Amino acid sequence: MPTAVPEHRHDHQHCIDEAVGHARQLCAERGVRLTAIREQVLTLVWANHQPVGAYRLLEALAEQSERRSTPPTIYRALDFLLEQGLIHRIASLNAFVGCTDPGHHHSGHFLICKHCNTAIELDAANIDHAISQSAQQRGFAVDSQCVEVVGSCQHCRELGHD
Amino acid sequence: MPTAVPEHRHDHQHCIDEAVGHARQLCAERGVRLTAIREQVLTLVWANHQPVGAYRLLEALAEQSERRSTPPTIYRALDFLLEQGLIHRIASLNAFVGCTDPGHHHSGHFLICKHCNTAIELDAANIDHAISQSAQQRGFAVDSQCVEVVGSCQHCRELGHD
DNA sequence: ACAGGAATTGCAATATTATAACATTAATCT
DNA sequence: AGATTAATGTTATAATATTGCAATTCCTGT
Repeated sequence: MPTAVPEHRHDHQHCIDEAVGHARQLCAERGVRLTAIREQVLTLVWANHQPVGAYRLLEALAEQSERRSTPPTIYRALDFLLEQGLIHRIASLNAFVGCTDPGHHHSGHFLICKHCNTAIELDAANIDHAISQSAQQRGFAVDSQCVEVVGSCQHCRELGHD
Repeated sequence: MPTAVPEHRHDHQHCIDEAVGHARQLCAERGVRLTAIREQVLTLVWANHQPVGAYRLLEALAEQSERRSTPPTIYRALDFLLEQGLIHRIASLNAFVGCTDPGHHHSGHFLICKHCNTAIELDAANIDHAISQSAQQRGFAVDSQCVEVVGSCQHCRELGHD
């Protein structure tokens, strides 16, 4: 499993390679197709640890491909990647970010820094548990959850952005 | 404090009246103006316990006022109500819902039924606590959080929608 | 009462995000 | 190879949200 909390300086190419490698493997296992476009979009989403919007991805794709795609192309690729659990959607930002732990199903829980926009994915069983507990008390059966926490990350706080 | 979990059959007019009364009082205390439009929008948001989109509010307002407003009118009213903590925004639905406990600051935590669309606001200290804990472990200072849980509410489950 | 200034609302245009519908191409399977 | 399904291209449009400026309303101090 990749590091959930990226060091602020790290070999990011490694993150990308690992994510793409993992995706290929999972898609192969599942008998679904990680097509060129889908892999390109996944790579672009993984360009950094900041959630990125569909139209920014569209531009980035255009720069690479010298062939202008249209929104459905991106959204379909994103839908596929979401279905396969390879990326997460950050609802409060209308943006997408790579999943650091695809392969086992989980709702995304994120800490999002308001300064550097980095999204840190949590694997927080205690949050899950707290939510299940509250839900259960009310007879509510949980399907999916979205937890998005905005604030200041450690690195930015150390730099005095707070 | 109003009931956080509305009974499926309840005197909803009471919810509305209470919300509006509470809003008036809070705005008076704070020296801010709950204008006619703002109060109207608040009332419309409180029309039921289901999150409602800005453009639906716009239509509803038009029906009442025989005078067609434009999007900025609604969005400004919503912004005001959000700032005053009188409503919450449900990011995953691009929709708004009345706050059942304005007056003390809190992030909204919601259970949203996929069948009847009812949003149940939680006052879940345990969720808050779990989030703070995870954040703290990573040196992350929390500003605001958004917790949106989708699933089936008790009432709908009892009706077999599950 | 009334002028000055601030807050609120009106209004037109436009930005941003996302989807629908249908044609075309590519991959897969007998 | 031909049939079938999956994926992509293309055009248009829907849904959500904001900008910028003008007009109006409200409040404040005199």
